[in-house]
Amino acid sequence: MPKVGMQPIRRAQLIEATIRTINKYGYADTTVSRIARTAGLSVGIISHYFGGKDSLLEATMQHLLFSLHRDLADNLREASTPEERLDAMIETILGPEQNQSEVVTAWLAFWAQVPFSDRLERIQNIYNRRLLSNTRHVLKQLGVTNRVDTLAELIAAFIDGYWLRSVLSHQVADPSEARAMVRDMIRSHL
Amino acid sequence: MPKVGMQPIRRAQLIEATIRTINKYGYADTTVSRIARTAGLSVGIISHYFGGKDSLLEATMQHLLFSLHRDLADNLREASTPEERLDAMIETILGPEQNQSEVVTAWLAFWAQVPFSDRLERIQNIYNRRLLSNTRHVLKQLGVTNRVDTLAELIAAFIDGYWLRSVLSHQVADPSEARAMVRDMIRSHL
Amino acid sequence: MPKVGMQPIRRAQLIEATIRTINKYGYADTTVSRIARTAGLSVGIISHYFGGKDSLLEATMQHLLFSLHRDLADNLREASTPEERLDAMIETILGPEQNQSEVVTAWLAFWAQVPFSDRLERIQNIYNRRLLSNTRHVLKQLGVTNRVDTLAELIAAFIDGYWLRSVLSHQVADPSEARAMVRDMIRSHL
Amino acid sequence: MPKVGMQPIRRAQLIEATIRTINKYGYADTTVSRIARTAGLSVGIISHYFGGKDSLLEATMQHLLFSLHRDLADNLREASTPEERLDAMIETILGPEQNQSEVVTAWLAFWAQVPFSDRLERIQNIYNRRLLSNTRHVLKQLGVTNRVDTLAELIAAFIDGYWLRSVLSHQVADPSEARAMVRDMIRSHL
DNA sequence: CATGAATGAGAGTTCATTCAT
DNA sequence: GATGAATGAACTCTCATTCAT
Repeated sequence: MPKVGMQPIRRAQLIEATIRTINKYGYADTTVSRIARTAGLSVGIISHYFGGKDSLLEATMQHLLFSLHRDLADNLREASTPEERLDAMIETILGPEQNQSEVVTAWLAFWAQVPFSDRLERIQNIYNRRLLSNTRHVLKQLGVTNRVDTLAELIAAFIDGYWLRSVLSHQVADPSEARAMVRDMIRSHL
Repeated sequence: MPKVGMQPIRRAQLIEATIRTINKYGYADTTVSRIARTAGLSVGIISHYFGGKDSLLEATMQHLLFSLHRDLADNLREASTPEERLDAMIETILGPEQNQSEVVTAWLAFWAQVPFSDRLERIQNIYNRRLLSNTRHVLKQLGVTNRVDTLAELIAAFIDGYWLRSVLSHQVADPSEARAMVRDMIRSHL
Repeated sequence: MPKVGMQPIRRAQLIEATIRTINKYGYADTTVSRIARTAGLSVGIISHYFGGKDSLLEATMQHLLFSLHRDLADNLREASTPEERLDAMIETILGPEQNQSEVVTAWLAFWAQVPFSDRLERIQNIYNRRLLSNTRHVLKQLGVTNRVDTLAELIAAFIDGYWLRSVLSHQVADPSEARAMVRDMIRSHL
Repeated sequence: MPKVGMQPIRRAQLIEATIRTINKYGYADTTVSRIARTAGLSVGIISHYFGGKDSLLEATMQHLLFSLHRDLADNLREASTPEERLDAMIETILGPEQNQSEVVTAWLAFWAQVPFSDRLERIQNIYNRRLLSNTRHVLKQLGVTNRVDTLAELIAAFIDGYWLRSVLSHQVADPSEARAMVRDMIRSHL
C-alpha cells in the first residue's frame, strides 16, 4: 500500500511554496513550475492535489485568511479588557506574524487580484466583515455610542493603510504608533 | 508623405489602452495583443514606441503618478487657506478623478508589482515623498509643532487605507467622511 | 495468504475494460487511468499484468480476434451443408455477438491502427487469411470452380464493407440482406 | 505591410501536413508539433490559422471529403452513358487519386473517429448520402426498378469494403475487378 | 497481490517579440 | 509610420510509468 495521509502534508507544502514563490517573483510571474521547484516536488503534483493552478492560488489566499483569523483569535484569547482587545486586533494585523515578507507580498498580490475573481472577492469580504464586526464590538465596550459603524470603518481604513505603507516602504510596522493613533481616533468620538 | 509627430499621440493612446486593459483583465492577464486591440492598433506598435511590454507598463505607472500630481497641483492652486489645502489633498486622492474604475485597478496592480521592480519602486517613492512633504507643510501651517512627521505619516496611512478599502468594496469613496476624520486626527495633535 | 490464479481474471477484466473505454472515449482518448477506473482497479495494475499500455491494447485486439474465431467455430459447428456454412460465416460477422457497440468501435479503432503496428498487422493478417480460406472452401463445396480466390476476396470485401457501413450509420446490420446478396454473387460465378 | 493573402496558402499547407503526419504516425500520435515540423512551420501557426488542433483535424477531414467530391465530379463530367457513370464512381473511390497512401490512412483514421465527434459524423453523413444518391440515380438509368435503395446500399458496402481491404493489405485496389463485380450485382437485380 | 503517490516528459496553447513589407 | 505573419520559448495540464508500502 502506498503512503497514506499525504494529502494534508502535500497541500500545506504547496501552499507554503506558493506564498514563497509569489514573494520571490510576484503574482504575475508565479508559475506552477516555480511553485513545484520551491516545494521540492514535481509539477504534476499540483494538478494531483489541487486540480490546477487557480485552485492552488485560491487555497493559498484562503490559508492566509485562516492564519490571520487564527492569530486574531489567539491574541484575543489573552485579552481581558476592551482596551486589550483593541490592542490585540492592531497587534494581529501589524505584528510580526502577519508581517513576514512572504505573507505580506502575497496579501498584496491577492488584493490586486480581488477585482478579477469572484471567489477571491468572497474570501476578502469575509475577512472584511469579521474585522469590522470585531471592531464595532470593542468600540461599544469602550463606550462609543455615536456612529460606531463609521468609526469602525475609519479605524479599519487606518490600520489597512498603515500596513500597506509599511509594506511598500520595506519598513516593519510599529504597532505602538498605530495603537496611539487609534486611541486618539476613538477618544475624539466619545 | 509620412505623418510626423505621431509619437506623443501613439504613446498616450497605448498608455490609456494599457490602463483600460488592466482594468478589464487584471495585471496578470494584460497582454500586448489585448492592449493593442483596445487601442485599435497593431501589436507591433508597442515595440515600436516603447521597446517592449515592460517599458509600456512602467510608462503607464509613471503616467498615473503624473496625473495624480497634476490633479493635486490643480486642486492646490485653487486653495488659499491651510484648511483648504488639506481638503484639496484629500479631495485629490479620494475624489472622482482618481477613482474612476480604470485608474483605481491599475494603481492597485502597480502597488502589488512595486516589490518586484526597482523602477516601479522608485516611481512609488517619489509619490510617497511628495505627498508626505505636502502634508507636513500643511500641518505646520495649521499649527502642529509636535511630531509632525509621524502625524503626516499617519494621515497618509489613513487616506491610502480609506482609498484601498473603497476600491476593494466597490464603493465610491466619500471624501467628506475622510475629511472630518483627518481633522480629528490633527486636532488631537494640537 | 495470497490469492492465487488472479492473472487470468485480472487480464480478462482489464481487456474488457479497455474495450469499454475505447467505446466510450475513442482510441486516442483511451488512457490507462480510464481503463483502470472502468475496471474498478488501480492504474498500477496494468503495468503489473501487461507491462504497459501498448501490450494491453495489443492483447485486447488479440482478444477481439480470438472471440471472432471462437464465434465462427461455434457457428460452423452447427452447420452441416455448405449453404449453412456460408450463412454461419455471414452471421458470425454481422450477427449480434460481433455487433455490440463496444466490440464494434474497438474493431474500427484497431483497423485504423493496423498500419502503424507490425504486431497489429500480423494479427489482422491471420484473421484475414483464415476468413478467406474458409470462404474458398465453402465456395468450392458450392461448386464454384472458376476464380475462386477472386470471388472469396470479393465476398469478404462485401461483408466487411457491409459491417463498416452499419457501424458508421449506427444501424444494426441485417444479415439476411447480406446473405441474399452473397448468394447472388456466388450464383453469378457458377 | 506584412505579407498578405497567406491564409489560404498556410491553411492548405497545414492540412496537407496533417494528412502526411497521420499517415506517418497514426491519428493518436499526430501532434501539433509534428504537423508543424512536417509543414516546415512553427507550432504557433496552427493556433494562428485554425484556432486549435481539433479545428485543423476537422478541416482536414473536410478537405478529404471535398477532394473526393471534386474527383467524382471531374470523372462524372467525362462520362456520357449510365455505364460510364457507374465506372466513374467506382474509379473515383478505387482509383489512384484517392488511394495514395497518405489519403488512405487519413480516411481510415477519421472513420474510426467518427463515433466520437458530432462534426466528423456530419461530414461523413454528407459523403454517404451523396454517394448513395448518385448510385441510385445511375441504377435507375440502367433499368433497375426493384429495391433500388437496397441495391445502392449493397454496392456502396462492396466498394467501401473493397477499398478497406486493399488499404489494410497494402495492395493497390484494382478497379476492374470491382467493376465486374458491381455489374454482376446489378445484373442479378434486373 | 494491489495500491495510488509521485514523477517528468510531452501535449496543446499563449504570448512577447521580430521583421519583411 | 504601421502592419500582422511568423516564431519559439514558456506556460498549464495530462499521462504512462515507477515504486514504496
